[in-house]
Amino acid sequence: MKRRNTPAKTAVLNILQQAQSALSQDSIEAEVKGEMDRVTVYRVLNRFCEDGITHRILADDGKYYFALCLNCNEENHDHDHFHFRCLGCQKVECLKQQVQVILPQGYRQNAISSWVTGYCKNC
Amino acid sequence: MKRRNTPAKTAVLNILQQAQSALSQDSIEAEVKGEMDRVTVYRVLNRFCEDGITHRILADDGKYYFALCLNCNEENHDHDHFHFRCLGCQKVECLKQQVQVILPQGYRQNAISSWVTGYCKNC
DNA sequence: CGTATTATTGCAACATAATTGCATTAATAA
DNA sequence: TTATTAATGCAATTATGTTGCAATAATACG
Repeated sequence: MKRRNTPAKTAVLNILQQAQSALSQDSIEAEVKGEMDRVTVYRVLNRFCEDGITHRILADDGKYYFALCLNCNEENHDHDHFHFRCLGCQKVECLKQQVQVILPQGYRQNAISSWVTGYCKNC
Repeated sequence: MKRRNTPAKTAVLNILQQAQSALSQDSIEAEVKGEMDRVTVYRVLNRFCEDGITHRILADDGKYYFALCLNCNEENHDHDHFHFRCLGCQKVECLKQQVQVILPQGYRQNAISSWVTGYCKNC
């Protein structure tokens, strides 16, 4: 299943590149209003994830946010840092700080999802 | 708006007390099948939250989980610990470890939501 | 360039989690 | 015992995301 370059794909990729932060489907949809269907945005984003171009993270508001992969290698997406979601400007960003958790005996760790909500320095 | 004691309220409270872990609406609903409506479960749980009887935490599976408040005081719910969700038995539990995060300059912290998924010692 | 292949799209429908409106029921106070 | 109104059941709605399918269009190839 070879990928094809389409206006929809290009438009969404541009938005992600200019954002420099994680975006939800609905905020992307707002920017491409009229250009493409709601479902297409979801499908383009999910394909980016399959291709290792983006992360997909479920935020503490119950929505998925998508961000370009920067420090990820092909198979290992780097998620073990804190995420910050601003209640003012709605921006989501990755914090430098790694999450460090020690599980009880016999527990095995699969994934980590750590969110801090509040107000960023501009809000 | 004074609260009333109803069979629904009592049943849900009993389930939460026996569980000693956080439960999702659907798992509670499964236990009271036929006794009450789906919506009633939601409403009973939300009222518990309003009254400071339970926490409501959005897990990294996108669903809300409810747990009795233990170390919370009236106004300050204690949420700043890690939560563990077992992919085997679906149980959600609060870990002892507190989440410690240092935000960048000028950022204000409002809430924390930290999840670890994996397998517990029984799974 | 013209044509064939099939990835991509749009639209409608569906899935799931949770909430809301409203008439009815029932817990509490008098 | 009755009045008040919180709580309930049911249907409908909202919100987020996915799936089926026919139509469209990006790419490869002669």
